[in-house]
Amino acid sequence: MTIDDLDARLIALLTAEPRLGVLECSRRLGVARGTVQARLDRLVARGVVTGFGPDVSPAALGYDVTAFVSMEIRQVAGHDPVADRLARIPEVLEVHTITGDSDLLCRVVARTNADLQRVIDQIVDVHGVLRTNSIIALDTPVPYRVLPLVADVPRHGVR
Amino acid sequence: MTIDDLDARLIALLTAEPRLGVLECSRRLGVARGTVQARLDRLVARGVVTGFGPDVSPAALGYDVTAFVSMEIRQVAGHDPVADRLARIPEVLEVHTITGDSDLLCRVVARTNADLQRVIDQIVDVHGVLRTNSIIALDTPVPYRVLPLVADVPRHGVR
DNA sequence: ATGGATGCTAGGCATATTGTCCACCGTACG
DNA sequence: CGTACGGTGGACAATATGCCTAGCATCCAT
Repeated sequence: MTIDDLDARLIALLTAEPRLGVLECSRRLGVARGTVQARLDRLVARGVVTGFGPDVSPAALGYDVTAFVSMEIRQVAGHDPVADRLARIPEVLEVHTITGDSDLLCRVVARTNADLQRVIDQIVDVHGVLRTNSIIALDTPVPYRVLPLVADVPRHGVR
Repeated sequence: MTIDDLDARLIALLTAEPRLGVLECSRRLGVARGTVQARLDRLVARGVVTGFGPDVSPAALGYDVTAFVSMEIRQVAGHDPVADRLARIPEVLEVHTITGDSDLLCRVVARTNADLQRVIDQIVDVHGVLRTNSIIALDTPVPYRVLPLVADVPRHGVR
C-alpha cells in the first residue's frame, strides 16, 4: 500500500494543525474540497490513518517515569495469556513479543521511581512471568513520530 | 496535574469516536456544550491532550517490521549530537536515552528484514555510535494505548 | 481507436456545527 | 457574607458539512 505526495502533504498538514476542517485543508493544499474528502476517506479506508484520537501525555497526568520492561515467561503457557494479564495493568502502555533472550517487551509508565517498583511488582505477579529486566528512559530526544516516514514514502513507493 | 471523571469520559469518548464534534460530545456525556468546550480547552492548555493528529499506521504503508535497537555511543560526544543524526533517519520513530548497559534505545520500522539491515546500517554509520543490538518485535499483543491510564487517574488523583 | 472507469474540479443546496456572546444559579472558600 | 468559579441554557451570525450534479482529463483494456 503506497501513498501519494498529496496524501503525504495532507497528513503533514493535519498533524501540524489537527483542528483544521476539510474545507480549510482544501484551501491550504490548493485542491478542491471533494478531493480532500475523498483522500481522507481513502486513507482511513485503507487503514493508513487509523484514527484521529486525542494524544494524551502521560507526563502531564503525573506519570513522569517511563520504562521498558523485558521479561521471560513460561513458554508452555504461550504468550497470549500473559499479555492478557499485562493488558489489565493500566500503567502498561504497550506489549510486544520479541526475538532475543527475552520473550516480551513492554513499555510502562509510573508516577515516580518508587511507583515504578509497584508497577513492576504487579508485572512480576502475573502468572507465567519468570523474570523481568527494567530499563528506565531518562530522556526522549526524539518522541514518537511518523511524519518523516510519511514524507518519505511517496519518493520510494511510487515510480 | 490531575483530571476529572468527566475529563476521563470525554477523552475516552473522543478516543473511541474521534470524528465527534463538541456538540455531539455534549449530548453523549449529558452536559452542556459550553462545558465540553471549556473542558477540552483546559485539557489542551494543561498539556494533557497534546493534539488530535491523525494516527498513521506504518504497517499500512508497507513497514511491516518493527524493531528496538539499543546502542552504545561514544560518551564524550554526549547524547544529543547522536540523537540529532538518528532523527534524520525517517525509519527511526522514537529515541530514548536509557539506563543500563546501553545508552540509547530507539524504535525503528522497515519494510522487510532485509530492509531492516539497511536501516541498521544507517544507524551504525552515525558518528558516535559504537555498537548496536537489535530486537525484532514479532507481534504486538497490546498496541500503544493510554485509555486505561486515563480512566484510572480520577480514582487516584483526586480524593 | 473506442469505450469505460477513475480522479479532480467547480458549483449549488439544506442542514448542522462552530465560535462567541449573554444572564442565571449553585457551590466552595476566604 | 461576598466573591470567584464552573456549570447551564439560550441566542446569534458565520461557517462547515454531507450530498448532489456536471464537465474534463487520464489511464487502461477491449
